[in-house]
Amino acid sequence: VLRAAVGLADDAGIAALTMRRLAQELGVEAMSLYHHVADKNEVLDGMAEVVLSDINDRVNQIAGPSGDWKPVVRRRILAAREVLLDHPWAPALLESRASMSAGAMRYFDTLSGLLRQGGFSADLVHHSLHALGSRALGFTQELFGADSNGDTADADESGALMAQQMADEYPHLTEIVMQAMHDADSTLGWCDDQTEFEFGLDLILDGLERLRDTTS
Amino acid sequence: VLRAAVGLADDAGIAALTMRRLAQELGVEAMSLYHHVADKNEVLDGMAEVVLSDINDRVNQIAGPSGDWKPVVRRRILAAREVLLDHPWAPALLESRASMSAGAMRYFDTLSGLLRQGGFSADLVHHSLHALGSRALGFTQELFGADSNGDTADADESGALMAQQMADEYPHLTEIVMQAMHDADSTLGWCDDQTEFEFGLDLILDGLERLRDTTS
DNA sequence: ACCTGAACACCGTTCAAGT
DNA sequence: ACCTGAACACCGTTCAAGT
Repeated sequence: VLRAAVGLADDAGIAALTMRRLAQELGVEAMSLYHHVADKNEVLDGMAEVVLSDINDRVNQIAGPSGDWKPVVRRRILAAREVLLDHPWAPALLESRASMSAGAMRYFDTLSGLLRQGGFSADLVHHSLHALGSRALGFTQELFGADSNGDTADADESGALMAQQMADEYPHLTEIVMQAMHDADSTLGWCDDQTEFEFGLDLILDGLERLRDTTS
Repeated sequence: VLRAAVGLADDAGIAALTMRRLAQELGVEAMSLYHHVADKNEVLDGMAEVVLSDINDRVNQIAGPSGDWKPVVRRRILAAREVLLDHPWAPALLESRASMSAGAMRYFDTLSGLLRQGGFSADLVHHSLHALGSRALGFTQELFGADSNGDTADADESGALMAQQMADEYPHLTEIVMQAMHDADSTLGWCDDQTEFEFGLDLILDGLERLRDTTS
């Protein structure tokens, strides 16, 4: 069902993805799609999940712990990029989906695990995810922007349960969140975008300066 | 005329920017906008230019040559970001406009000049623009993607004239293009996106590794 | 339970007609 | 030269009606 939408967007562009056209592509002759999905938004959400699941599948084929974090992380990100190159509409779509989906959580969680294993502090992993930004998933990430799933009322009721589930499913992301909450001065600037932007900017500027000096 | 479109997009979001609504906002009671602009696309192009011109104005207020390139470049980029934060729709719009506009050329040309002045080789400046990517103008740049202005036939006829104009208006960008064309092995990978992506990725990974080692 | 067609409120855009 | 209203071909979505 969703695969057809992905294929149509690949072939004709995301602008040509219309409910009528999608129905036509599926043989079914009209807008009876609304018996399978609630919204066009739900279709777009599903497409994002399809791409993320492709990325996760592709990326998990990368060779296991070779002892050195950098080549593994590097190859994973390049593999993710390869998948995204097949779906030019995907980065913009992923960015537009309000907050992080399960697929994105899984992606960033394993990536965080590799960095932790490579000797990064939880705080540095946090900064790293921001700094990688568009290079990690092809779009400028606003990590942990809003609450990720469920409305706030729901989150309040089953808060404890969800926290446990989250800790089980995404151990490394949970660690980062915990770390940031425990950290006193980090609470104010909790995922402060300005801070993260400057962190990434300085990382690049410092790196460029070093390249200039070693090359000349 | 275009300022109204920018204001409307700021207030109600880019999705609410419709020709009918824009006309209503302008007092004029109907779609007589088509006597002032050809397309909605032309409106969007104009809005991009307005934002870019704001950015250039804002950024050129940054203190002149203080001898050190890094704080100047840093402050310029942060200033550009401030303007973009006022227009959340702008990054996506700038990215969607096919290729580089005059405003973007001017922005990148002065930025290139500052880096050259800071001792960067033309080639390293080129890489730097790619590496800065979304941090330079809020979106993932595909620099020099297609021919920037005019169709190909036009470019062939007045090629020499345009080259001279370009050299006058954007001296630093011209230098980078010349450098890349003279460079033998650079011709094959001329703005090869894969190469540039890996350059930026390695820059970040190396920087993170260094941070990990200095902090622990 | 699933599909359908007509209909509604919206788009961008065109075009003949007004001043 | 500028504005206007009706109209066209398209959206996403609803809803009463079919099997």
